[in-house]
Amino acid sequence: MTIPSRRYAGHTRNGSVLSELILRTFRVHGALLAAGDRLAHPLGLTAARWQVLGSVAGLAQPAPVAHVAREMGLTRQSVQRIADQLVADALLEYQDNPHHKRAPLVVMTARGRRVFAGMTERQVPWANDLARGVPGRDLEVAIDVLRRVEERLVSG
Amino acid sequence: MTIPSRRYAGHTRNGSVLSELILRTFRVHGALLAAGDRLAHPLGLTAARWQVLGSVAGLAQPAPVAHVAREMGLTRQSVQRIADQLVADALLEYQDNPHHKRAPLVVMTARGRRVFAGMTERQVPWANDLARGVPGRDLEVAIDVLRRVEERLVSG
DNA sequence: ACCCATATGACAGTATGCTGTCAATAGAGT
DNA sequence: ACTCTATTGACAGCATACTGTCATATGGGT
Repeated sequence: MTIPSRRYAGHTRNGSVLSELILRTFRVHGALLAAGDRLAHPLGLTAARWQVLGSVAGLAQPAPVAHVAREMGLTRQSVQRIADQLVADALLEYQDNPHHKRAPLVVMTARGRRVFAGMTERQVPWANDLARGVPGRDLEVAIDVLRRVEERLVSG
Repeated sequence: MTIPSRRYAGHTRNGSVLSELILRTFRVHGALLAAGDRLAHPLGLTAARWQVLGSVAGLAQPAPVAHVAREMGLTRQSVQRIADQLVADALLEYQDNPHHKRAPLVVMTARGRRVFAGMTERQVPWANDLARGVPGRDLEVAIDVLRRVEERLVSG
């Protein structure tokens, strides 16, 4: 299974390789989404709900939905929709925000913490297995490249 | 803008770093989609239509939609929908498949080739600029890591 | 010839993300 | 106090990809 090269006249060497990286990123994203859904399904979650739950779990302080969205690199609206569903499922709840009447703070419920802990139990061996044999240094390089690319995309 | 670490007890070092890579991949995917739409919009395309157009352009032989979908790592249905739109816009066309009555072959029209060439003209300097200053070796490593991850995800 | 697994397209429904727009809120500057 | 801007949530609409299901077509094995 190879990807068409996407190397056109005018591409620098780096520009050409970056174009390949882009196509690969799209494919991996799709595969990750599917894998995440498989992993989350037994606990009644989807990949998207799990991601939002995880972002809230990782908050140092309770924050409004828009803040969580920024952290995830998504729009307010997308995260709001998922957060509302998680609140309906009693995995998250909204708390009054003393600093802003219309922007309640999102926090985990006890049930949310339990479910998320269950997800983590499933994710840990899965991630360990997926990463086995890949040089840690290469993983670090890949993260760094993606971070740089994202930074340029968002700023420019 | 940092991402919560996602390093849990039980994660191997690699498993932990891989989890970071996953989150980063999601963010970059979103940023790439937005950038692709910006790039494609002046020529009346979306990122998705451009990708399908490019996949067809890269075919060694005319092929059915399902074949293009496999190549892209997407479902038949998703690509079928986009391909139908591109045919309606006269950028692609369906040819009778002598080997299968119900599975026509997708091919570029002259107009499709012109538009895709125009997209390439726009993409080349954009990609060169995005890749500038990133070590080519790091880009290669990132591609290789993602390819390995995708392979494991799809096969397992 | 027949049967069955596979491939393909068609159709319906769902999940996720986006943009655009509006009103309410908060905070900074005057 | 007043105004201006940024932030936030609410609501509507759209684009993209998914799953599930069906009918049709192909090709291999019997």
